[in-house]
Amino acid sequence: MAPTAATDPAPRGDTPAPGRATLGSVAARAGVSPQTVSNVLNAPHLVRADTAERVRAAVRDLGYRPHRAARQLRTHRSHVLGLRVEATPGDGIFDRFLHALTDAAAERDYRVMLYTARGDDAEIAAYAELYDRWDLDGFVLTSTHPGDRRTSHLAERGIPCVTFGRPWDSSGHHPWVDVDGAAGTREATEHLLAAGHRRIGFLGWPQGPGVGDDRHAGWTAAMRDAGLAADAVARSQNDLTEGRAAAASLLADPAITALVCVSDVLALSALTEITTAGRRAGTDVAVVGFDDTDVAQMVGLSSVHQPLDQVASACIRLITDLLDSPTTPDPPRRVLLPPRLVVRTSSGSG
Amino acid sequence: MAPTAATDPAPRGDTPAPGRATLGSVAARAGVSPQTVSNVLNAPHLVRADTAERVRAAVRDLGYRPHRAARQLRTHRSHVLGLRVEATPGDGIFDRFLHALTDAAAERDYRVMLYTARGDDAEIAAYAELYDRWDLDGFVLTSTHPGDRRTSHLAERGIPCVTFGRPWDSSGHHPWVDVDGAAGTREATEHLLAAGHRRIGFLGWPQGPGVGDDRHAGWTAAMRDAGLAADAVARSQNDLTEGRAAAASLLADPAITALVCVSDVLALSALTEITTAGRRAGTDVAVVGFDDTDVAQMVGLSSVHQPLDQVASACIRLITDLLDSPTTPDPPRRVLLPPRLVVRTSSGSG
DNA sequence: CGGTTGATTTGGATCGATCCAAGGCAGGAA
DNA sequence: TTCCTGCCTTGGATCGATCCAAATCAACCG
Repeated sequence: MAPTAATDPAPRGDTPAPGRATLGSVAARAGVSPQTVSNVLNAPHLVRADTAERVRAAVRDLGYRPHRAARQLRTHRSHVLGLRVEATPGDGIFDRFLHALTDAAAERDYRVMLYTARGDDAEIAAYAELYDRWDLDGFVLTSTHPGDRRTSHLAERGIPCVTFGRPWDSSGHHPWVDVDGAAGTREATEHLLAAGHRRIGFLGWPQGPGVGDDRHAGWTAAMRDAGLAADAVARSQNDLTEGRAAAASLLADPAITALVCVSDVLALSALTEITTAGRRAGTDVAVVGFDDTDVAQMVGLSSVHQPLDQVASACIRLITDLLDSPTTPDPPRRVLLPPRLVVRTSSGSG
Repeated sequence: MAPTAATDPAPRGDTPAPGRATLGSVAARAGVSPQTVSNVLNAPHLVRADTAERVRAAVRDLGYRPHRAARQLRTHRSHVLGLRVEATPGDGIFDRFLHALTDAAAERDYRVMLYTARGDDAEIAAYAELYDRWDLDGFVLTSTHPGDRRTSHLAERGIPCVTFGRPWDSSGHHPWVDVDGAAGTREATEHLLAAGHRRIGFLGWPQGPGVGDDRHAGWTAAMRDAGLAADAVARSQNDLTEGRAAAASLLADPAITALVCVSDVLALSALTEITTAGRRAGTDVAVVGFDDTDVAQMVGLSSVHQPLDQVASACIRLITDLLDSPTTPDPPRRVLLPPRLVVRTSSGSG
């Protein structure tokens, strides 16, 4: 019969929410104080074994789940991380990263909350709101770039963050995780060299410090190491039309039998250009892209795959270490992960 | 050293967080009670104009931002919505939806929190945790499908939700938003008919109730309305290799000069098959896809574009109406949005 | 000019958890 | 026996906001 009701058998829905168990209700059931229940969950070494067991049974029976908002109010820790979703199409790998990040966060009992912003300045303006009002514990930033003022702004305010992408200028006193783009293009180039190609072009983005130059450097290094000239370069925005023109300028040199591309989009434009010119991609001209997007998988484009699962779990590890450690005067941690080449038909495996 | 020393002038991080303004501090500054400050923000009509102005000035001066966790504790409303991120590649439109949803939510002062789950059962198991512990206000579900037990489970527990995707079985006593797939393929088909095509094939997914059949129906209807036979159908999973085979079986009939495809992936496989067969896509055979993914834009594929901004804001509108209305005994609301065809070179505009 | 009304304002309790300090209760030393 | 010292356990205050009810205040009426 009525487990708690004094006179009325019907659930009254008064002060105690009908279904939800609280510390108090668990305590009552186990015959201890709320504080003891809290200790069982957060500091078990303080509680005698048999008491703890009794409490745990009550927790199970009532299906008790600690209420985050209440804890947050007292501890000033929300266990929520902020992540910006961008409007621009981007690499086409964002959702993979998002999934991996959400998963990795959940493993450590953190959650990911989204926000949007038009540009870095708007994002910086949004930090205060998100941090103060929603009480986020920290931020995971993506797409770092030269001149990025976001991290220094967060550092000034003492807001924890980790970036996917290294700091491209000298600054950056924060933990970061990145994929070694140079190693990726180096591997791609070496793969083509091993297949017998001697004159290999590079289809890159407009020159400038950051991801583009990094990937370019890997190709250059591999060519130099092989004693070959690293001079066949064309550059384009990440756009199919402009990319085709750039690819065409490279393919004008009939000696070029392979292309390393800074992105899958440009690789795709190269493939299109090759086909249109009546040559066969993968046979006449080998092509390797970067990012291993869905498109690459679909069209059989060899591409450099970024280990996003590892990136995500490293991001979570770094920032949660930062948050959960008592006080960390350690230097910020860095993680640089090697990508891995996925060979498909566009570079001659078929 | 003693980090918490009382004599040290450095920020002590004691009980009152150094920078954060609270209702109390604003009240003190404005010379009123905390309750009055709260009223100014939540029930301005209760406060005299000059008092309200004085309070607002104090709010501005101190940069006060109400703390959500505290409000949440009292009101049992978190202003956070849950959204699942899927592991599988999906349509390639998820991040666009995600961005639009985050934006639309922010406009109404809601936020989106992510979670993952392996399959519907795992998702259902996750609801309790998310709802009780993290106190989410409700869920936005995507990819509804026949036999979807998620919504009925949520309904049983009285947890608010809205779905992007109509309920495909009889059930579904919840608000939903969807894109009219049949209207999309109908428009695509009519566009091809207007261009003079008479024998138009349909490249679809394996038969079965849901999105696939819906899109198939639009093509059928348009063909019938034009007095033409709707019998040139091939089916395939959403996979490039299998798609090419299916496309080939259609193209074996030389009378077929155009294809309506259930997805961009299949449209892309059709394009590949056409090119490989030595015919020219867009000239010899017109192709229209569905979803207007990044890939479609890149390769110049005509495609049916889903109005994701509208979908997202409708989702947010429906669920926030549900949440913010005192009590809604109204029947659940439905929104069916028309997609729009984007014509590119693959269907002869070039 | 006291009493009533309605508009403003305030006080105290409360949401559900954790902080800190104080209270029981053993067993061992004096 | 009495006191002390560790273990466990409990009380009470607190985080920052909102709920409800009560208190204040002005104006207005007979």
